Order: sequence, then C-alpha cells, then structure tokens
Amino acid sequence: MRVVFMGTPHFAVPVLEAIIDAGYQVVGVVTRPDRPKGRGRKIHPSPVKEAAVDRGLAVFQPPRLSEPEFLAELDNLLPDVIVVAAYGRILPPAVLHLPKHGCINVHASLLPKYRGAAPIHRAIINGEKETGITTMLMDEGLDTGDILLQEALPITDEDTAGTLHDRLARLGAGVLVKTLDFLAAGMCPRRQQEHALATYAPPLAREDELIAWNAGARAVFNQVRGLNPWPGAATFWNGRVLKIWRVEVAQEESLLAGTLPGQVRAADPGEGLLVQANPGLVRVTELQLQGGRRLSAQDFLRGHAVAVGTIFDQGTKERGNEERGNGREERRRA
RNA sequence: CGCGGGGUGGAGCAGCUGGUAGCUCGUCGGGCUCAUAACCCGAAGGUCGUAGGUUCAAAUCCUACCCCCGCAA
Repeated sequence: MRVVFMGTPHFAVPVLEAIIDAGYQVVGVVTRPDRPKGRGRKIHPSPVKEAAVDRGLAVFQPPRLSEPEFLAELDNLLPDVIVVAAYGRILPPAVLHLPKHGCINVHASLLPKYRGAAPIHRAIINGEKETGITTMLMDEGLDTGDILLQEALPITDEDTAGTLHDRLARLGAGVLVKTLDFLAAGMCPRRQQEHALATYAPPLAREDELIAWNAGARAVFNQVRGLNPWPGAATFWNGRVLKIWRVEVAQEESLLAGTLPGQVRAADPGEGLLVQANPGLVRVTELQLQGGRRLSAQDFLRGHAVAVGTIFDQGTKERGNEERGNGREERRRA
C-alpha cells in the first residue's frame, strides 16, 4: 500500500517509523511548516520533519491543506491511505476523500472519550485509571469517525504526562500498523462511536496550569503530574512564578482548620515542604522558581527562606510578561 | 536582533550605592545523649563563568564571549 503520513510533534514519530519498519511504502510526509520556536525564536522543523528527512522521505509543508497546488501534489502521490497522527489541523473534505481507503487517525484516548487536542494531559489531570489508543476512519468532525481498532492502557500513580505520552506513542504505533494490516487484507473491523458518551479534551490553557489548591490533595497531585514535563504546573510565591514539578499526597483528609488553601504548613528538612489543599496536605518534592533551575525541595529550602504560613496563590491577574519582575529592584525594596 | 532571570567553596543562596568573601546544608575531626535528618565545639574547602578595561583598590562599575533557566511557541 502506498501511504502518505501526516503528523507534527514527537507523538507522531514512532508511528511514522513503525509504518516504515512494517514495510509499507511511505510515499510522502506532510507536516506543519517550520516555525519560530524556543529561546531566540529561531525557525525549527517539526520532529516529524526531522525524522522524515533522516529517512530520506519526501516532505510537504503546505501553509494550508486546501490549497489547490498541495492537493494536486497529494493526488500525484496516489496514496491508498493517509495516516494522520497529531497533525495539528482539521483536514478538509478534499483530503479526507482523496485516498481509496480514506484517512486513518491515531488518537491517544479511548474514543468517544477525550476527543480533541489534549487527551493525554486531561486523562491524568482527571485522575483516570485507564486510557488507550483508538484508530479511526476520519470524517469531517473532530475525532468523530468510526472506530477501527482500540487498545487500553492502565494509568498508574507513577505516570506523568511524559511517561504516558511515550507509552501511548509506542502503543499507537503498534495499533496503527495492525490497522493497516487489517485494511490491506480487506478485513478491518469498524464501528460507529457512541456519540452520546463523548467527552472533550480541549487544548491546555493558561488557567489549566495554575494549581488549584482549593481542590483535594489527590486532585493537586493529578494536576501536577498531568502537566509534567510540559507545560508544568505553576503557582505564585511572593509574586514570582513557582513551577511545581512533583508532589506527593501527604494526607488525604486534613481540612483547612484555620489555614487557607495554598498555605505553607511546613518547610523544613524533616517534614519537607507541606502545602495545604482542600481537603488534604500535599508535599512538594521538586520545584523551580522563575529564572532558576529545577530543584529538589531540600535543595530549594537551603537557599530560599519559605516562611510557614506563606500562601501560594494565583498571582496577579497580569498576563503576558511573567518575567517582568526585576529581581534586583525587588530586593532593594525588600 | 522576541521578552526577562542567573552563573560566588560539594549543594542551594546572600553580598553587587567598589576597600579584609557570608548564610543554610553537606563533608572531616571531637563532644553530648537511651535515642534522633537533634544539639554543642572545631576544621578543611572559593583563581567570585571566561577574557579584557576603568581604579590606589572590583565578586561588586564598563565591554566582549561562553554556559544555565523562565516566558513565549
């Protein structure tokens, strides 16, 4: 089968490689245009482009999928099927209907749950015990196509968005290849989604990153690991952004009792850094102050005097330039 | 030229309106205790990122470069 692959981020790379390794003929790779990225805002290729170039594959980066020139090029490739893995754009009907077998999508959830852009993060943040991979025949809706294959994966307490992402990418690669095999043999199962049970996983927004200390310790734990290693859970300490990378549930139950959510209950080598949730107590074990590197709580406490009773809050409402704080001037004032 | 923070003994930080390098922890030695990630006493350990410059004198001011990090994507 002649396969055209569409994908952009790291998640898609193992899928692409698995298709090649399985012996399918990848006649073209479509990925989003190179964009300014990172410190210095230099132009960077997508991970999929790098992998494709490594393998000597033809790469296409159309600004818009509906452009006639691109559609013509795509048509020239004579794909039997298009495999889509986190491309990052909705496909127009002209693309969906172009290949004989249609467009197959690899999605990182057990559809119809967690349709949308951030299924991995949201599953952990919501405390799910299980997620998985779904391959589907794409239609014009957002992750609404008919389900082809589906495989579940347990989520453990040790998982972060990062570890789960990697496991799902590997699983997704396997499931996708299996789907292609079935398709090539003309015997792929297919069933409609139960649309009534659908839930959505919208892209992560700024407010998703701010730690909700007013939620239970378990919820804070889930939020923190669901945002690790990207984009990171944040709170504010003395008006400065404080990233919280890892926490443990120290107590499930303890109610506020004269304290406030986000209030520091202990900050010493013995107890560690204990913060009040509602209900419950959370022990922060890895964190990072803006401008500084990631530190264990022990190292952090050696150099930063965190007073018991201090409150980690949502910061000011100012958006945008988080780093506006000029450290030197702040110190002078203090 | 996207915005900004930072590079100081093993770790994390202070010192930066120029003039003997300091704190918490760790390490080593000793003491105390039934006991402690407890406490007490003492010690070792720093070319203050690199290279220049200003100055009687620079970790502290100026210039260039290297490295780390947050935002933003």
